[in-house]
Amino acid sequence: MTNETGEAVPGVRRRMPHARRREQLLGVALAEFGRRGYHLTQMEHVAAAAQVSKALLYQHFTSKEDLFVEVSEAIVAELTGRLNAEVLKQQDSMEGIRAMVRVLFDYATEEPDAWALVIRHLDKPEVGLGLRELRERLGTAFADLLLRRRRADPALSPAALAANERRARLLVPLMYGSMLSMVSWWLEHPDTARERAEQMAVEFVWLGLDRLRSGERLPAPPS
Amino acid sequence: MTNETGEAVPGVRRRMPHARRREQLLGVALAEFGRRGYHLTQMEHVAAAAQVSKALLYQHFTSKEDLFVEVSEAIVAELTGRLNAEVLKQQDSMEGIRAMVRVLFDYATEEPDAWALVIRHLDKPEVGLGLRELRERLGTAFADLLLRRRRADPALSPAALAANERRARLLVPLMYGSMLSMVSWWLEHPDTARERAEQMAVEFVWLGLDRLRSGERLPAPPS
DNA sequence: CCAAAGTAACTGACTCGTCAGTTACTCTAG
DNA sequence: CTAGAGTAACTGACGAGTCAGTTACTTTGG
Repeated sequence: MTNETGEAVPGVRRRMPHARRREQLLGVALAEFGRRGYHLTQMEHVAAAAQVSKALLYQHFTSKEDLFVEVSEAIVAELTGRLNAEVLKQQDSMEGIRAMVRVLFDYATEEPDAWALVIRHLDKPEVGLGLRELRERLGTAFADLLLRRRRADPALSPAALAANERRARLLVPLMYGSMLSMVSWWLEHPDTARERAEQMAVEFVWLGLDRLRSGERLPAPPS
Repeated sequence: MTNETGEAVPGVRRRMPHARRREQLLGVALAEFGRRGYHLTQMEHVAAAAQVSKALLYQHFTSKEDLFVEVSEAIVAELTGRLNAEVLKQQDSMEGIRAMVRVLFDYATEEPDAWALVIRHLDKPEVGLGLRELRERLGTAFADLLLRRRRADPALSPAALAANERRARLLVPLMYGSMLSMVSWWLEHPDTARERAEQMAVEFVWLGLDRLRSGERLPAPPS
């Protein structure tokens, strides 16, 4: 039953070396926490899902919270890693946004449990608080992306740049929130084509960026 | 200590008529659930905060979940009520969005505990599931707002209208997510002027609506 | 080559604190 | 003087964390 390793032999072979077991437990815990959320997940659930006793779990992790934190940190590391790798190598801002959206959709598709865990616990300081970090990092990654070129522009006066920074800071939660919301929405509506959702998100967010760039006032309300 | 009713007398006066006590308990429970979240809130916390015994709580509400559901439903009713009242009376779409944003900022400011409760439990089907309803209602309110005028436009072909409906459906999570995210962000950054945050949200969302209206493609990436 | 000694993986059955919900009673306002 | 507002003290179940032991694997002296 060990789906992590390749051994699909049904009624046999249990014992694993420490490291491999640990990996398996982390994977199983991720799935459980993602599905049920921190509070509704019991250590016995995790143990049962790994076909292992609860006591063994406690030989690998000192507490439930410890386990959760470890799982979260792995997710944060993975996601920020992907974002840094994919987004920062883009030259153009538009491409940067496209890459960001793509990474998020990819991750949500490939690791739905991890995504569920992140979404569920993002706004809850109660446990671990490692997830808030992710939000901050996403936010700064955004802001950097928005401001990179302008910061490097010597023609821009310091005052103008400062104004831009302020606007960017306000833009971040808007873009950030819309992207996360879109990904979650898309996951719950599998009938919607991914490209449509993705494209829509890119366009939507890009408008905001464009808005920052041009800095013009809005056209008067048409009615 | 009864902040709900006006009686601020410290060490005295207890007995209340049933209905008033119930209201007080609902208010206190709202605050507790909002602050700590469902799972970390104990019935004793609520009772203590109301300066009342736990048993009394159970004379008014049959279970913890019941209490939570009742609190949630009051919030949902209040918020959707405000939105319907304020948003639907606006003629212009831009004004509709402005009203929507204003209502959300108002509510979050006036009832921070209720807002925290909503935000915390919005993505958690585990308890009550009445909060998902709010998201749906907000979503449809949005879509209706976006499409009202176009639906009424006889010059629009059915096919074009259908295309619009599809686009609108995709736009909803983006706008919805950005607005909620912005409000929450602003609550955590009290140094930021509300008007700035609010205005930014309105502009951001309106661009998306405008995008729907015109339906044009994006300008080519500038770099 | 292979027993016996050694060790790391693993478990069943517990403890102990916590918390939703109850019971049997007291008090006070009308 | 009584109905119903209120409470202190209790219970039962659940769930995190522990421990004394068992089982599978590895090593080593003969």
